[in-house]
Amino acid sequence: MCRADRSCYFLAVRSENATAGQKRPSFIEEARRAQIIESAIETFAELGYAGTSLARIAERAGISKGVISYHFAGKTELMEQIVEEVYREIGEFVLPRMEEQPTACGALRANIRSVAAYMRDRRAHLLALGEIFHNVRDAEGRRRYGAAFNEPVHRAREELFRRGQRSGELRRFDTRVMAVSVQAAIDAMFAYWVAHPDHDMAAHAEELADLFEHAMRAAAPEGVVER
Amino acid sequence: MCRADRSCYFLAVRSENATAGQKRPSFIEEARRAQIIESAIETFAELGYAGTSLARIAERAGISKGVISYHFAGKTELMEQIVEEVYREIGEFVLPRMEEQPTACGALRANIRSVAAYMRDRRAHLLALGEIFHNVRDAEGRRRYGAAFNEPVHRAREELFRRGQRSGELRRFDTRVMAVSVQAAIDAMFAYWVAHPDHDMAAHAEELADLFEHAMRAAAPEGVVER
Amino acid sequence: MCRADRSCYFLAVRSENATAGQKRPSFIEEARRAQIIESAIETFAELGYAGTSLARIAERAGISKGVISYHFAGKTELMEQIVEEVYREIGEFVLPRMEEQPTACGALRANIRSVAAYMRDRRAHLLALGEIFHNVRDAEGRRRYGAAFNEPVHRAREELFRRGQRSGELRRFDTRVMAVSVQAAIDAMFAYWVAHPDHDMAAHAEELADLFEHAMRAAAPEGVVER
Amino acid sequence: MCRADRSCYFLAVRSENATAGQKRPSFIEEARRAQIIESAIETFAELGYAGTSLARIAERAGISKGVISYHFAGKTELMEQIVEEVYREIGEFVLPRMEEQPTACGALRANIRSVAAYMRDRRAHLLALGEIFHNVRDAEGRRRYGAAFNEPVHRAREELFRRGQRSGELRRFDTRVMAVSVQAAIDAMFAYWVAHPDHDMAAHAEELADLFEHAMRAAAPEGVVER
DNA sequence: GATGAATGAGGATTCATTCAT
DNA sequence: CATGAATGAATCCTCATTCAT
Repeated sequence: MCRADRSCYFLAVRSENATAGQKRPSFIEEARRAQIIESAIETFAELGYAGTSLARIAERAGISKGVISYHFAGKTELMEQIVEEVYREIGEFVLPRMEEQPTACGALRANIRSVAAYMRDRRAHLLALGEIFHNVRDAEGRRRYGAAFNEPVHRAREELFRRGQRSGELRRFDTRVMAVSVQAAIDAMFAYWVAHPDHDMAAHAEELADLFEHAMRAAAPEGVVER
Repeated sequence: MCRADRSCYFLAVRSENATAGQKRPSFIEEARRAQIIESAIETFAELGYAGTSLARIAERAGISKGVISYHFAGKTELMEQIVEEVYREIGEFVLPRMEEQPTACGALRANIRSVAAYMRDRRAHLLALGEIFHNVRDAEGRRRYGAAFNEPVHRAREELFRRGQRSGELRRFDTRVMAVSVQAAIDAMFAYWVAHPDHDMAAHAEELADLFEHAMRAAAPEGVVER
Repeated sequence: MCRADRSCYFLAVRSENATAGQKRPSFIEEARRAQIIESAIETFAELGYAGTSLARIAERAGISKGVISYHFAGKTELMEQIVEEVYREIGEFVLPRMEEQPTACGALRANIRSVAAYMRDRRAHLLALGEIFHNVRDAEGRRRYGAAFNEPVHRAREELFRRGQRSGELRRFDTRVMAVSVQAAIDAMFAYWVAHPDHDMAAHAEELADLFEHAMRAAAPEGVVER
Repeated sequence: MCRADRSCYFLAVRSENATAGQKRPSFIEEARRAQIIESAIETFAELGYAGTSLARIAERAGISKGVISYHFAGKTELMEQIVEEVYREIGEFVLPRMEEQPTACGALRANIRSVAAYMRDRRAHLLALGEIFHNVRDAEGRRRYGAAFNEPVHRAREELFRRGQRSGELRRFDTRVMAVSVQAAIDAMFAYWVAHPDHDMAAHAEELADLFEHAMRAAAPEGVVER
């Protein structure tokens, strides 16, 4: 449960907010921030949210604790930067692979495949994202990365599904439920692989694409062709 | 991601171990423990794992902080009790509803429906379970409620699917992938409802049952009838 | 150092204070107190002062924590009772054996021997006494069982030594220093045995008696016969 | 009793281990640690082991409670540092004064004298050491500074005694018992002085040296046969 | 830019003691 | 008589953050 922590795997229109008008960060500043972000990601992935302190991140990075506070306004900003970074990466990896597919089923399969491929190399990034999404809250206890955060992903998938329904490729179904379920199944694939490192994720991805093709495809008028 | 936190929604053979041989707890003891567990569940649900301290739980329960330490060996035992309690409840609610269904699709639909029904009344319970599953780790940083914990649920679902496949009701597919995905979709339904309280969960549940029926059903030899 | 914790091994004129005028304790009351004292002694001996809580004592005694508070005004009174109990025992064991010796050296040897014998059977008692003597303090941090507490023992030994000096058996020396040193050497014998359970304490006792005989004996005018 | 807490007054070859390879502590770091150690020593000496909390030490040092945790890994490390510090000091003070003595009796007298002299200026140091030795235990309740810790001192004294015996200066006796008793008598001298601040410790030291000279010296060359 | 140092709030836990039953 | 239950203070420790150097 607690499915608020799924990440926007293929749409990454990040805010770009407030970056304009600020001092252009120097090269060394940029490198330090990247180094800290990377160490933080690894720490979140390995030790979990509650086990990740600034001290532990600094230790892994081999720097003084104070440096983090120097480069980031606080733990909160650091986590925001992690989210932004990982989102950007995923979008850059997944979107192009989807866009070259003409059919909805093809696009979804490309989506699942490319996310799976991305996962294999960026285990820590996704784990860290999960920790942050799941746990960060504001002062009143409300989730910082809640439903609104996932909305763009769902919207994009719904649009894809609706196109497929209009073209007759897909049967009638509730696109929102389907979008939510697709995302959940992708997340679960990743989680399962994390728990079972020998699990064949590529095969899982294909199986998942099959699953949703069966679930979404309009019944063939006669002579059903699978896949 | 981090989908290790789905709960065993329909199989709840809890251990019963070590309870024999110990002093039978008194009535008042039992009541206090229940009260504390309830307060803890609410606190986890509302404030999240990181925001939940023994002090906060005690405050919500209107008792002194030390009382919790008196009745529970520590925060760890308290959380274990929460898991046990919620699991038991879910099993008691879901299992009987599944067993009266003859077909695999029927059983799955009953499963999804009854979990959804349970959810409506026990929002906090499931939220708390999610917080605990997601965050509790041992000293070395390993998840306390990891993959092994979900194994029984997956096993039971796989068995259900295999029976359906043998009887010809279901097509051939990877039962493990299907089991993992079903659980993920159920969790996601719940998470979505938490984020959107006005969401029609009963409808979502039916739609989900449809989704997996399409995904699993063997192609009808001729004249397909859906639902 | 911290030699304030030696126990009065052969003089035990306990206060008997305030017992008159109080309710005669019932038999069961007396038994409970004895049981608690015994458990407390064992706990102090095994876990040390800081490791001994009322809870731990109760646990060892197999009774509820509150019982201790019921029978003793508090932890302080319990410890006082332990001191009184152990003191009484030691005195009863050692004093008679000393009194039958005519010479100072003989009496000292009897003293050392009998204390050593007592020790062998009452390891825990002496350990507990040490823990309490060493650690108990009043609210201002002053030792509860300080120098004044040992004074009677020193006095008695000084008297013994002075008699020996007057009779010509012993050489001139500072009786206070000798008394203090004798007590220290006895305590050390015990401590060494505790640390090395295979240590031959009887032999150690004889050696100690020899040591002090050499240290105290007047030089024989001619033809010395030892022992 | 519990004489496991005597300190190694004249042999202090501390481990020096693990100091290499670590970051050289800065000047200010060193100063703070020294200040904290000093405050801790005073607190242990004044309030005893059970009465000494990190809060109390910080209060005495006039610093925030957290500073201690910043400079020391925990209470345990702080106490270990105290032991190391005091040991080092004593060794530096006592050893040179012993080495310039040719005879065993002379060395022992120098030993006793110099320890007494050291004591006069470092009352708190020795008291603190006693508190720590006596009370620190590991998780299973075993003494942390037990018999093994005193072994080097005993060994060194035994060696001294054996040399004296070979040269004919000293009579035959059990060197282990003598070594243990000497240490005990020295500790007791100190303890007595702590309880009676007006006590003439220099005189006590001379008397003690006399005591052990009589106890150890071989009988005069003609006529005397010992034992 | 970077760091070590310091802070103080908040964490879980233990404990002696009190009290109603 | 005995107990289980409750309390609140005190313990050690961790943490995010600030600041002078």
